[in-house]
Amino acid sequence: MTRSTPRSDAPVADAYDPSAIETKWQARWRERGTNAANLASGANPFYALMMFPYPSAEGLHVGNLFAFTGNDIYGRFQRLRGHTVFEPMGFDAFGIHSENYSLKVGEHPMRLIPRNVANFKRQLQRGGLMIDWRYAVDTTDPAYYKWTQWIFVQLFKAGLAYRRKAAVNWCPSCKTVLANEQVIGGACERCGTKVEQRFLAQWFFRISDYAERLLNNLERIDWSETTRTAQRNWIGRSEGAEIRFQVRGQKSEAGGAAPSDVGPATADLVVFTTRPDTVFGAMYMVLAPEHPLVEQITTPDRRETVQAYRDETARQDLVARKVNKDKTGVFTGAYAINPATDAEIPIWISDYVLMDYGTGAIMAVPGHDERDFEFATLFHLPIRRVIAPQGTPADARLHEAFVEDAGAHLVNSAAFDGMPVEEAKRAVTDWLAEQGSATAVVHYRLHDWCISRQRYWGPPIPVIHCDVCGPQAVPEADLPVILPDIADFKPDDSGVSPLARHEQWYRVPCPKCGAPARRETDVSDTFLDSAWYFLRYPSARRDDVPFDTEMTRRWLPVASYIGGNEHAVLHLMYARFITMVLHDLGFLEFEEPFRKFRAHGHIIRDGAKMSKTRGNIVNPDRYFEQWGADSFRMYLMFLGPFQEGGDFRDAGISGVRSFLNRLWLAVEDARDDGVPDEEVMGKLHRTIRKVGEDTQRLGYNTAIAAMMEYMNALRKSDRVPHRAEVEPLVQLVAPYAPHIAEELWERLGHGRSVMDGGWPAFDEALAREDTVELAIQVNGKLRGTIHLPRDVDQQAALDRALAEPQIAKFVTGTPRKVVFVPGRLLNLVV
RNA sequence: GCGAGGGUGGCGAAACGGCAGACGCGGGGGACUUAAAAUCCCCUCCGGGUAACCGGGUGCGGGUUCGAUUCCCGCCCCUCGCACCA
Repeated sequence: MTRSTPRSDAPVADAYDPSAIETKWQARWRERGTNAANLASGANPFYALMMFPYPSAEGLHVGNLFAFTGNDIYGRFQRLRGHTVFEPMGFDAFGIHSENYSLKVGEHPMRLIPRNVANFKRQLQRGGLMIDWRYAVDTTDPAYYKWTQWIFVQLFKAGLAYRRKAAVNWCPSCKTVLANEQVIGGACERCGTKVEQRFLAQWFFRISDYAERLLNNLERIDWSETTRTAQRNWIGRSEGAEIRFQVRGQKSEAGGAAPSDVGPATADLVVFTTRPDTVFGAMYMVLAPEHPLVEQITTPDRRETVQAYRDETARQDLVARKVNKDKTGVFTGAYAINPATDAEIPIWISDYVLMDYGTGAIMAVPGHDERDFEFATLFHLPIRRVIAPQGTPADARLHEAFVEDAGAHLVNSAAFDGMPVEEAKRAVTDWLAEQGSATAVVHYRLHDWCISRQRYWGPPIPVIHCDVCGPQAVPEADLPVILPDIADFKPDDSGVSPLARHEQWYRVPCPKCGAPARRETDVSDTFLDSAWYFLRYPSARRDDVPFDTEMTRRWLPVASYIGGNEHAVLHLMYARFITMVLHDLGFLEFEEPFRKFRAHGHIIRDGAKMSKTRGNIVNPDRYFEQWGADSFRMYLMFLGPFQEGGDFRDAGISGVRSFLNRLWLAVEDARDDGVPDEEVMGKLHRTIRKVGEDTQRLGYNTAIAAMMEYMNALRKSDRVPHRAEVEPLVQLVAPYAPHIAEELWERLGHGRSVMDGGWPAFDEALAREDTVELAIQVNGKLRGTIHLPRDVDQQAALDRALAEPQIAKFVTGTPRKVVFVPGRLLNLVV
């Protein structure tokens, strides 16, 4: 194409001016409701959901925009393919981030958040996202959290919410409870003070009751494999056995040897193990320091030492206890009886045994567990081999724990000697079970979900505590429990929420008996807000129900969910759990909320995730300004694979910009008369196919490359392009660069939005190439290429190849073997 | 330690087991211009050769195959999760 010398008789094309056309089209979309989906009756519904953002004061950064653009392209593509696409947006605005920021700048979150939200909305609109703003949600809006509280009430009524004491991280300097993420290396992330443990009564949801279903359903949902794996690991299913050990001199359930007077409860120690086959090697026992039986079994002479160790452990924060360090522990003075060997084995306590996994107690098998081996070596406890690989003598000394089980068998294990490990796991359990000392069980790593936050900026937990009736759910008619607008929302050293300082707020009558009672003053976890927002969007304009039955049936489960993999376990697990519960309670017809989930990659900067603390946040505003939203969107998608992300640099943005510029010129130049070029049309249809396939699998970078390639081909043909050669390209570009696509579509004479013009039809016949370029190899080495008719057979290809001197010179005599891949290559083995 | 994902030109990256490096950036040369910008054209993995061409090349070492960036085995390195889970 001879663009450098425009024909003098052609009208001078006005140049591509992104800022002018983007302003124009964003206004048009608003006026004409282009982005508004007909939720009630639109055909072929497609719910394109994106994880909603936390509206930070810094505004949207390019990492957010990268993710949102990826979702927008997918949503727009589905719309062009004939779906009614619903692409909503909302704000996850409650939580500790907002609260801490408010404390820092000294402005109340109720004033701060709306400003941040407005800024986000401005930026999202500037980015050209196809958001239907009529259905926006804000988790801090009482009209929203009314239903968050309603969900709590449903769980409470169903017995799935309960209260118990649990450890929290406490910063003695900030006088506040910290989330685990706020504890860095055992110290408070803000002031650096060493964090302590405190025990507070908190609300929990029984998510562990759903562990098996949450695990099994993973098999049948279309999610990124990495996300499913993360969930599987988080649920952490372990099959094993609980084994009961009697304590010498203590009353026992199994032995029945206890005195008849009113003694202490039985002091049998129950352990969980995944290796019941190693019970003959259990040489000692270890309890978590907090284990309730420690006090009862400790002998008088050891009491002081044991208490000192327990006190020291309690002073440590939850995070410090979990880092690898040298083993510590003390002997309780008590002995247990190994039910397999009848041997008396010492009982120790150590912080390497965790109270919140299994039963908080273990049988230590130093020969076959690395931690137990390390502990036994340190405290000079006996180590015995009970598992040996083929060919190893039973008395071979262990220099480290032998933990492999494949191909190994039992030794020093009485009647079980010689039995393979896998078989022995069951056989030993059965044998112990007959004596009443073991049960086969399954344990999960997944813990119940603690939803209490001793903070201000969240929805109050809708409970009223009555001394007579106990905790009562706030009646549904009284919801929402409004979060009061108080000035002193800073946490103090009372260990309870700032709301507990507001008597006029928390003093209420008991909803059951009318006696003076007290509101719960904790607020709920932000993750509860986000565990159901996708249910709310389609019904966001209804204030009488959390989600409308008809709308929900039409739009859910979500057709496509895109978000960051940092939410692979928490948010995505909680959302599945809440959906499952609402299904069980009869509110929803489905139990899995997201049909399809894809994790997007992350835009990093200088090798690190963008964050304010690192000071590497890139604000998209100046790129919108300088290059236009279309170029910037396309550039972000061109950086690398959407599901992998990449390092942000602005080098290279000029490449996509000049592509759009060329597209603009090609459309301006296009002629209506004459016929399109056959070869160009072939290339066009191959491009239509590739862009469609790539966009469908979120392969945006290669889809863009294909469009560029087509543009290059168009220019190479060195003619004024025909309208039929460029018009479909405008449609292919539309999901990626919607503003320029709208403008060009209009200039091509269309009255309606390009978003309603459909996806260009793909014609297989046109796409097919008549000749193919066949690679000719000799012994696997490329020696030349020849052009041949598409359907050439092996013999003809061989004859043609051997007729080429460049190829023939490498072939001496008759080839021993010929490999022919039609349309691709011919390999001669000589 | 466990799990997942990666390692390909100067850079971002492509490649149903079949021509490695598409597409883009950067770089070099040229056209247009009084000049610059913009735009356009050509070249650009490494080594050798004026050239046609030859040889080498996808983290390292093996294997399968007519043929391996791709599949298998064993290592090394990076990123991200989880991390004393019994």
